[in-house]
Amino acid sequence: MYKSSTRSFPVYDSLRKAIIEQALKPGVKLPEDSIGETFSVSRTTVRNALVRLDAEGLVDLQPNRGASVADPTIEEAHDIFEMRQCLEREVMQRLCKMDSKPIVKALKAHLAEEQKYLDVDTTRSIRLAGEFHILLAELTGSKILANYVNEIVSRCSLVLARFAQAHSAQCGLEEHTEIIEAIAAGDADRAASQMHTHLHSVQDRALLNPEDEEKDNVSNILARYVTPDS
Amino acid sequence: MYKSSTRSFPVYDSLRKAIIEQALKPGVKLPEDSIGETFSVSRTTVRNALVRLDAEGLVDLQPNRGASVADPTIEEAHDIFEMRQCLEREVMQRLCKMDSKPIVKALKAHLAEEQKYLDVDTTRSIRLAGEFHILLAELTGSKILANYVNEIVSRCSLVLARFAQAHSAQCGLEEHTEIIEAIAAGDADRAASQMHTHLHSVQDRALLNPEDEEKDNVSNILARYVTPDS
DNA sequence: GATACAATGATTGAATACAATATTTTATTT
DNA sequence: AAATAAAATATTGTATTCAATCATTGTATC
Repeated sequence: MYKSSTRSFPVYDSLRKAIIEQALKPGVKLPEDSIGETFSVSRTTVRNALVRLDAEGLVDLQPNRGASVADPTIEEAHDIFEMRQCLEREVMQRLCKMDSKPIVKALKAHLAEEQKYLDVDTTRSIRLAGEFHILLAELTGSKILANYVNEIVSRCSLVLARFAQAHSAQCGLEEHTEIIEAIAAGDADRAASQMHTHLHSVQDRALLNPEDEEKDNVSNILARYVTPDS
Repeated sequence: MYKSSTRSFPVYDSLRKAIIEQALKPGVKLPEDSIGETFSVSRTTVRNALVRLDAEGLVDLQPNRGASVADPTIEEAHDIFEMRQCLEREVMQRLCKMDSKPIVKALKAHLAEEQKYLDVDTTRSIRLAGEFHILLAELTGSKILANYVNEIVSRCSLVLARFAQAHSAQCGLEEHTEIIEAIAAGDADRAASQMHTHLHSVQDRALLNPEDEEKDNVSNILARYVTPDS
């Protein structure tokens, strides 16, 4: 996966996780100095991580202005979800052409994990839900496809962080179950349509409310505290 | 596209072009020092370019062992072509849902360019053939899809460099024409199947001959000069 | 003659240092 | 007080430096 230098990997990995888990929200500045201090590495090392994250679309790197967490527009958001539909449809079609037994076994094991932490550890639960989709892609045996799915799933997290109400858009566990069943039955059409519905429900909850909300910058936050003159 | 530092862009861009045009063949080492001298920049700058190319899959970066032009295995080669089929099918489907007029106009203009340099400037001709596919993706209006197609087309060039006989695998111009016609007719199924056939013909010419040839390293070359003891 | 070990040279890993560019603050003017 | 200009500060761009690792050659030992 990430083959580059030893020291920049932890930086890359932590930033990535923080962005996906929405601890670092879209638009937040990522100064090389402070990140370097946090990880006790030099800016050179931080920069490597940032260049890579920029290439993956999670970070936005602008000349002489440094890095910030990518802040997709509503158009890009739709684009990203559409791309995800395309890639995961491909995953479904490939999986249904394969021997379903080992695939279903692996998926059920993952589902058990998901169930275990549901309502117990929210952060972990959300992460596992995302990893279900990555597992699906990996089970196709295509590293390239798995990489693309991994990337697009991450970018979807970013989109949700930007546009969705808190907790409004999680994967439904029942839907994962249904997808597994369709694969077990070897029914490519049903699997693809289940997946489509599943992703669409996530997307809808996130993007249908057309309110392209303003960011929580200082003035917007303060605006809510202005006392109306009575 | 590439937003990062001014000085590393030319390095990135030149390396990329050299790899796509097969001037730099798969497996060739890319030492930071000598590349830096070539472009009169420091290793820091070169390294940035290499990290990015690694993220795009054109370069292979291994810890403490530096960079080399990516050298896909035959399995990865098939994977890459399969992925390309998936992405370009998506392009076809999207284009056929749109207003065909401006799309067909742009495509015909490009085709004229292709025709102009056919049998005149081979390098340019090959480049234009690749750019036809990238133009198709751009015309969908989705930057994300266009980026993915751009990337996968580049990686296909790499695959061809590795496995195809010289000049054996170029895009056929007539096939491009037929694709345009299908789009003009708004026939998504036909467009997708034309594209599938087109890509398959390129792939076949490249990958069907199962000889996974050895590389021209010193020992392989010398092996041919060993005088048999008589 | 083959293998293991040691020394050398070459190449990469990563921090520091300095230059260039943005951003913010302060000062000045209207 | 508002707008502009200038200075100061902070941040990024890139080269240089030193340390760490790898590859190769040479040497010794079995």
